[in-house]
Amino acid sequence: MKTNSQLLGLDFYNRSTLVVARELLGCDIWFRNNDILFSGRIVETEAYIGMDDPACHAAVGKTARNAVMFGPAGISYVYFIYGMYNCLNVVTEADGFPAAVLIRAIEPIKGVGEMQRNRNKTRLRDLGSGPGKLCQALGITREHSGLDLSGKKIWLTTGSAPTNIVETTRIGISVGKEKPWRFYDADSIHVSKKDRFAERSPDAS
DNA sequence: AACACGATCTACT
DNA sequence: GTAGATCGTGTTG
Repeated sequence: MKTNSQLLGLDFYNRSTLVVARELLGCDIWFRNNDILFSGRIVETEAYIGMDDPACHAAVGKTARNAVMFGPAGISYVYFIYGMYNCLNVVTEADGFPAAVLIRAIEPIKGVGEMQRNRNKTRLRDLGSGPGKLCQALGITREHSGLDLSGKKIWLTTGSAPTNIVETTRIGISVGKEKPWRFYDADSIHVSKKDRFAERSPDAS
């Protein structure tokens, strides 16, 4: 039983996005919605870094949609995609530098019954094994973008760091595919997509 | 005002 | 492995 988890604050998020993306693995995300308390262990992340990263939403410059990425770290950035899904990010780096970490997968911990209802799925591995899935499971939408991540609606805490972390390329994008900016817990069954080749050659890139 | 496409997921072959 | 769903967003006219 864990008794010493700590709230992640500005000092955690206000750093290199790659470091934050890696260190978020194993941390727990908490979300309170309509009196239901959800939590899950983060097992997969991706980094999106600055206007020079073609896959980053900030590559087109500052707009109404991506504005929170340009602000201070430790804020949620939720965007709507493919006409159906929401994806949750945490903003990183200094105020003025647009970057964020996409939370791509969680292992459900608390509020599992409600997640099953929201997803209309029963198997645990179908609840949080993808960025769209986990937002649907928890009920996260664009209305939850721009929130302080140390608030009482949504917050993150330290957890149990993975033993085996895989670093590989991001998925679901058409540009910036070469950057090894996806991280996941190799021992988790909740990762959206495993890269067996990267798991065999840890320092190949 | 109209268009093309996207940091996805599901169902089906 | 691939098509289809479905609509906000940025871009172009």
